[in-house]
Amino acid sequence: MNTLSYALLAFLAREQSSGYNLMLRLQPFWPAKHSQIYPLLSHMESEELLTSCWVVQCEKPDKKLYSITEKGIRKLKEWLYVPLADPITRDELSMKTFCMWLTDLDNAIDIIESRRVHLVKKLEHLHLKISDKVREDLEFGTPEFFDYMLYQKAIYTTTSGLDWTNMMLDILKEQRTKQNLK
Amino acid sequence: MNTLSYALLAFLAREQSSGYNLMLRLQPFWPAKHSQIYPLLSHMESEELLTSCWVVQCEKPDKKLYSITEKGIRKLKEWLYVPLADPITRDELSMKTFCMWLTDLDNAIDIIESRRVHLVKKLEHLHLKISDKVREDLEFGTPEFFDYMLYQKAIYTTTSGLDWTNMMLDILKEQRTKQNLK
DNA sequence: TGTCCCATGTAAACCGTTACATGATTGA
DNA sequence: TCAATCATGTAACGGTTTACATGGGACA
Repeated sequence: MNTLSYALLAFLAREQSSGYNLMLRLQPFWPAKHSQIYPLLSHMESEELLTSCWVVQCEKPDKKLYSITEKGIRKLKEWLYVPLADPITRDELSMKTFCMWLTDLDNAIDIIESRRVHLVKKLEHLHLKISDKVREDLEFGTPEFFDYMLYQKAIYTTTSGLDWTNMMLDILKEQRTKQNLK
Repeated sequence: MNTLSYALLAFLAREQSSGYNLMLRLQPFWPAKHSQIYPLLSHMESEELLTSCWVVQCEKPDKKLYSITEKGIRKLKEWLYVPLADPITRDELSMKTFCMWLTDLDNAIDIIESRRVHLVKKLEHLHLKISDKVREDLEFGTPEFFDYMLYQKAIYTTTSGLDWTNMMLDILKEQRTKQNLK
């Protein structure tokens, strides 16, 4: 059982869902392609952690709805007592910043600016999402409460990333002004 | 050419280095095991991006020192004009938070607390590292300047992670107090 | 007519970790 | 004596991405 399997259990513990929908909802937390998810789901079904049934839809293709079993819920609860693994982040921007001394100021600014744009969009999206959540007044211990806290987590990291790019851009642009004066 | 290859070029553009040393220095930015790095380095040598020579050391095993070639530097500079990829983070903590409503308060607190400990240690380490750097007064555009900015990047993200765990712990512990009063 | 979204699946290639294999030196 | 650090490499396995494959409905 890898983390992705537990991620699937985690979503299915809340409500039954199709592989396609799981793939979409998983992206912010544990990015995975459908080609990874579909075989995993059928494997988990063979392990009796899940059950499935086909649902016919009108104006949309048929879908296979997965539900979590008692055994699946037990597995998921056990996992919550397994020591937490460290997070893994791989960011090309760190490596590009590391060799930024090899390129020109304009390119350096373009690189950081492209990340800034990405983070601004992400933050806007998160603020939209969280404003939906606040209305349903949050009761501690409900799934929605933890959804809200996860949006906060994403907002914290995105904001700190944005702060860094803004600091970098200030320094780089100031430097460009100095250069142009010469 | 994958990102790891460029990461190796990025380090070797600053100074010649052994595979072992590259592996160690790479960890904070692009974690990789020696078993991934050694074959990559020899492949990159066959592509004439690197050259190598054996160095005999006293009281330590022999090492193979790699140096970047002109072609390697050209490749690295070209990479700095390729559009930046989005960062990828996979954090079990997000998934565990997502299904925290399934477990007890004490366990929830333990989970967040274990991440807090990890982040506090990381932050201490970063502050130590950065205090070394500040002394050599930083001149813009030098490799050391970008080193300093990368430490800042790490400090920003670690601090925001820590802020989130502290907020979570405040809420969870307050809730535990309420529960105990009943 | 072409593109996007829904929806499922497989196959191949690539990336990353764990395990196997060796061996000297330093310090607890 | 045992563990850690330095140092290099290969083999097997598992995780992830890209490409192949199909097909209907919505929308411009």
